[in-house]
Amino acid sequence: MRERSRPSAARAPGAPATASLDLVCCAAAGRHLAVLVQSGERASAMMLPWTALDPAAAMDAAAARFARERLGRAPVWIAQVGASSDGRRHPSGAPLSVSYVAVLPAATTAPDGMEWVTVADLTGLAPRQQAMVSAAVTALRDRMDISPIAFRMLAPEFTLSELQQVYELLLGRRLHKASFRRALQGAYLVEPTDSWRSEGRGRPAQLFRYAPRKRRGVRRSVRFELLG
Amino acid sequence: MRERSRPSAARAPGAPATASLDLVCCAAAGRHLAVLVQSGERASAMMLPWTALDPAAAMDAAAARFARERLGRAPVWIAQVGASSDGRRHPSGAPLSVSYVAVLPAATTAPDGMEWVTVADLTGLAPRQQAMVSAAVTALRDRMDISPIAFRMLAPEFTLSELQQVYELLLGRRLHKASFRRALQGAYLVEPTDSWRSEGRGRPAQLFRYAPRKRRGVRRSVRFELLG
DNA sequence: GACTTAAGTAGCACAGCGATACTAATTGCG
DNA sequence: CGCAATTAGTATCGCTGTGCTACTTAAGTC
Repeated sequence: MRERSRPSAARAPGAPATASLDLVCCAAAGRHLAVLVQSGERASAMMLPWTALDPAAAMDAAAARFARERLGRAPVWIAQVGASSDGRRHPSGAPLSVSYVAVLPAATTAPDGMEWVTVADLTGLAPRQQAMVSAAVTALRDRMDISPIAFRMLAPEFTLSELQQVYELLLGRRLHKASFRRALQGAYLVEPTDSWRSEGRGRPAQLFRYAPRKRRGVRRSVRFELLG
Repeated sequence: MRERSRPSAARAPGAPATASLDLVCCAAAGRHLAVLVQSGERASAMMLPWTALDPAAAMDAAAARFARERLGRAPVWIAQVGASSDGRRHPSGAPLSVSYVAVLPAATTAPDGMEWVTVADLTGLAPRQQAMVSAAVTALRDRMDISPIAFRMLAPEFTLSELQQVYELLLGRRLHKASFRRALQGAYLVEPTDSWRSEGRGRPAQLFRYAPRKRRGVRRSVRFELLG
């Protein structure tokens, strides 16, 4: 719990914003998930990239545009996380914020003035932005089953070990190699390329690309396991 | 596509709201899902219950309070769906809306001035509210695996056939009786009561109540089935 | 009493998944 | 070169979960 006065309640660019649009940009960094942050008004203070929300514009498109602007490239996936208000402070001074989660491939370099920080190492964010990061990570985990988020976190050509590592990172749990590959093959989601990559020591790994071929009748079944 | 002038852009109670808080109240109605709507300013126009959003207050608490007010009782479950803006019209005239989905038990009677309408029969809503309903139903489907939403849609004591019917309604798919019960027993989520209910003809059904007893280590595994 | 309706159970076959154990291809080192 | 270490990828076994058919049980209806 850090005590600090709030001299900068109205720091919005131009007019004080009534609502902010915040971005949680995520990428895999080794075995951990990293988020893109920029320096705040104080050197030690970090913050998520944000802008004033124009309520007249289409929000999803505005978020995508803002992401492309700040990153210098379009994210490979983006989705709204939700709205937050309550008493928690936000750098903009805006009482209301809408946050989006964006995904970038693993090796993306941070734009000037920004850096990748592992979620575990993330401190010093304004309370509302800290909550956004938690919600964004949860949203990633919840949606990786229906959107190819894990595949997008890699380069277009990747090894199955890399893909498994991303899944382990998102699920927060180790997976079995054989089972993982069997399930993946059964889903007809990837196709092998002719390339192999030698990663230093060990046998070279074959490269695959994401190429879903099966749109079989998806039958959602009952899941009681996670209840209680 | 209905053409109508918009003479009532500032219809908010008190001051014109900058943002609205909308409620999608859901309940099971037979084999279909119903939503609570109220009459708009015109007799034929329906609308979801909404209020001006107070950005200073905690939003989740405000939504719960508003729901309790309008319904005369607290919903059994409530969660935020998301924020929407863009060009789509909203009865409040507010450029920005945050919507919540609330769940009520099946036999709940509609408060004065409101009525239950099956989602399929839902027409005449403002475009933004129509989108909210779709998003709310999707949110219910997405979260029923981790929150006991289906159980909350029933009275505290229910038969397994009723529970199965709610699952079928939410999943949009018929389930097998024996498999459903086996999975349910395996999850240790319900306990039998001593009561039986005779529903006209046929053998009486035993009543159960929701009483989760197992908090075993939840192991999320890989799911490729819904990708592509 | 025979027929209908709905609740609840039993058993079978198969698919999915975790684990152990194996083979294959490369680097590093003596 | 020869061998250990390391990583990729495969084979097989057994258990569990699930879809299915078929059955029993208990009520109402005629």
